[in-house]
Amino acid sequence: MAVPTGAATGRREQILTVAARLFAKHGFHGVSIADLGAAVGVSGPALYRHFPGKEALLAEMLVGISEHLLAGGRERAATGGDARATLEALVDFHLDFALTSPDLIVVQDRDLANLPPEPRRKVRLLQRTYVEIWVEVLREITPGLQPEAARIAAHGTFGLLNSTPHSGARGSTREVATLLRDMALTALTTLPAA
Amino acid sequence: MAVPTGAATGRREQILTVAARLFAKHGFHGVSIADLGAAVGVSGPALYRHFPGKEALLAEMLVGISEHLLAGGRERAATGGDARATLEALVDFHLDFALTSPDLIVVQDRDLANLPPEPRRKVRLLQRTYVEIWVEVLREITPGLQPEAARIAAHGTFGLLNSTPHSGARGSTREVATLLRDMALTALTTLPAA
DNA sequence: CCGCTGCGTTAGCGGGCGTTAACCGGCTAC
DNA sequence: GTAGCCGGTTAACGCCCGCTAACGCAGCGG
Repeated sequence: MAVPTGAATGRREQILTVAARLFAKHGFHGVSIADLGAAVGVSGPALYRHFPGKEALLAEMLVGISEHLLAGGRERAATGGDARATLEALVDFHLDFALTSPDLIVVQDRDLANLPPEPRRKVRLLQRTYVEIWVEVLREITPGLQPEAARIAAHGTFGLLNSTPHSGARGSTREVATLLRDMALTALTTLPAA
Repeated sequence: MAVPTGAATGRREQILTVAARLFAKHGFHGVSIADLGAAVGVSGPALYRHFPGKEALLAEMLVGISEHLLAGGRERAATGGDARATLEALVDFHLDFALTSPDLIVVQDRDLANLPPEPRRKVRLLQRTYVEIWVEVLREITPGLQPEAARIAAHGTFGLLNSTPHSGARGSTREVATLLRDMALTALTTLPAA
C-alpha cells in the first residue's frame, strides 16, 4: 500500500518505481519499453507479463498517486481538529509526499495528457476531489472566501509545495520542508475574505 | 520582440505560437511534424523551410522564453527603487507572463529534457541567472537569509505563480492575478532570517 | 526573357517503437 | 513424474515519425 517511491518488493512494484524515475527524467514518450526493461534488468517484452501495455502502466502509476493523495487528504481532514490544525496537517502531508517522491510529482502533472481517456478522467476526478478537501478547509479558515478563489489558492500552493524537483532540493530536506511549509501556511492564512 | 503568445505576424512566429499550443497540450514527442504543419495550414515538410528540425524549433522557443524572462527580470531589478518595490515588480512581471502565455510556461518546464544538450545548457544558464535576480532581492529584503534558502523560496514562488495553467484560471484574470500576487508577496516577505 | 530565390508540394527512405508470436526453463501441485 | 503456470527469451511485424529528395511555381532583378 506504500505508494511512495521506495524499495521495490515485487517485480510489478519495481517496474513502477523505475518507470517513475525514467518517465520523470525523459517523459513518457521519451522512454521506450526496451529502455524500461533494461533498467529493471530484464529486456523488452518481458514487461508484458506484468502490464497489458505501456499506457496501462502509466495509468496505474497516475491513478495510484491520486488515490494516495486523496486518501491521505481525507485522513487528515477527518480528524476533526480545528481548521488551522487540519490545514497544517494537509500541508505537511502533501509536502512529505512531494519530498519523498519527486519522480511521481513530476510525472503526475507532465504526463497526464498521455493517459487514455478513461483513466485520465478517473485521475482528474480524484484530483478534483482532493482539491475540494483543501477548499473546504480554506473556506473554514477564511470566512467569505469564494470557492473559486480557494481553488486557485490551493492549486497555487500545490505549485509551491511541488517545486522541490525544480530547485534541486539539495539543502537538508528538513530545512527545505520547514521553509516551504511556512511559506504555504503564511500565504494561506492571510487570504482576503472578500 | 514580443515573446508572449500573441497573433502571429510571419510564418515563423505563427509556427512557434501554434507549436507552443500543441506542445503544451500533447508534449513535444506527442506532436508530429505533420500535425504541426496541418495546424498552421501547410503540410508536413514545409516546416523545414523555416526551421532546420523539430528540436531546433523547440530550442528557439525555450531559449526565447528564458531570454524574455531574464530581460524582464533585469529591467525590473535595474530601476534601483527599494527592494520591496523591486520584488513587487518582479512578481507582477512574472505573473503577467504566466497569465499571458500559459502554453509557454507549460512547455518550458515540461520539455526542457527534450532539448539537445547545447541549447539545454543555455536555457539552464539563463534560468539560473534569472533566479539569481530574485535571490538578490530576497536577501536584500530579509537580511541573513541564506542563498540556498532564497533559491528554494524563489523556485517555490515560480511554482505558485505558474500554477494558473493547472487551475483552469477561469475567474477573471485580474482577480486571479491579485490573489496569487498577494500570496507570493506575503510568503516572500515573511521568510525567516535564520 | 531569363534565372534565382522563397515557399510550397508529394514520394520515399531509414529507423525506432509498441506489440505479438513462438519458444523455453524452472517451480509447484497432484 | 508429469502437467501446467509463471516469467523470462529472441524474432518479427507493422506503423509512425523525422527528415531528405525532387519537383513546381510565383515574384522579381537584371
